[in-house]
Amino acid sequence: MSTLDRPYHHGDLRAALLDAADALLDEGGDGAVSLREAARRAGVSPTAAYRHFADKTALLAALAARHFAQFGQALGGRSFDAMGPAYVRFALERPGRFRLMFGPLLRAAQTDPALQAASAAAFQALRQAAPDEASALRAWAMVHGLAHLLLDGALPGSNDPDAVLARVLPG
Amino acid sequence: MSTLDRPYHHGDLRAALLDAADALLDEGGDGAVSLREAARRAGVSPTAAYRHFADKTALLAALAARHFAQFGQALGGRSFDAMGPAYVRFALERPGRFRLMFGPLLRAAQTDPALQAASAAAFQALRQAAPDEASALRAWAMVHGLAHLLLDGALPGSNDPDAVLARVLPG
DNA sequence: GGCCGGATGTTAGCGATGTCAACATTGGAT
DNA sequence: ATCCAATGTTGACATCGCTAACATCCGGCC
Repeated sequence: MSTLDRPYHHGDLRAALLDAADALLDEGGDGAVSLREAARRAGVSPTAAYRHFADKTALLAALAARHFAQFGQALGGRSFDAMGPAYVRFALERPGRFRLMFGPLLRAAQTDPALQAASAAAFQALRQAAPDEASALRAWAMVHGLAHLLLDGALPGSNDPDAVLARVLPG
Repeated sequence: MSTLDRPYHHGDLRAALLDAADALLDEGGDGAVSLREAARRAGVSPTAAYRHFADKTALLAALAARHFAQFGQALGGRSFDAMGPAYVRFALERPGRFRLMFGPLLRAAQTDPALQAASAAAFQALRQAAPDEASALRAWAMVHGLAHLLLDGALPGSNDPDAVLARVLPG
């Protein structure tokens, strides 16, 4: 007694779920991503996601991996000096993604090989552009911290990203 | 028909709820804090918290404010150079608190004056010890970023905090 | 071609959570 | 002593993650 107006099988539910979760992430941040809502947007029953992801964490890990790849690419072509601003800009433009990628999830999903590989690759891009490893680490830490502080509105006074960047970055 | 073996009124539910939430935070991180569980631990009905906090966010904001005060004090007495390691150590020892204090909440609860004041005070401690404002910002960003990266296990290779700190901080 | 098993979705339901509305109890000001 | 506002309670609703049991479909085998 199927009254479905669509094929029983979706075609590429996995990708559709990731896309839906992605939209939720950008709209409302980490907390706004729910399996059920993603399923709803994919036009599928609430539990269909479990055929493609072990649990919610796995879905989020897959999402983060996807973004790490894209993130690494965005950094890739640039000079060392241009990476910092690009890093911060990404965080401010896509806070949800940034928080997902660098958040408790990374630790929680440490067994996910795709995620680990993707995040390592992103660091590689930075490392290769830096003169030495200590500089790479310092720069990464500073830019990462700046991104978080700006994102959280933790900086007193001017929260204008460009102004803060100019004041902080050398050159 | 009251069968309560305790006074109907708690005495200081607000503080008790904060303490309970605090314990939850330290035990299981942000996600593990629930109003209902906090109420349970305070020995009170699930909705009693709403007499003291508008919603969950308000409870968390109050908690964060409390921690900011203590955090500012912990940084207060130190020299500029000693602040960095202290900052990172705090983050690693109390990841839940750290993530709560510097997280989406700060933005979500920007109207909470207590929270804003407390977080501003913490930056003041750092600012006063630094030679100038730009140095303060740079140092803060770097240490903050380092704390996050270590917390998330995002650093490739050695994640030993002391080793990383030694390699990154000047001196 | 027809069967048949694994992959993919579905329905039903459990326990937990945040929140609201309506009601109960209490302590303190008058 | 009385009454009110502060404080707690009960009951309920919608949502969520997740499991179990069942339905449907596609592709490979005879």
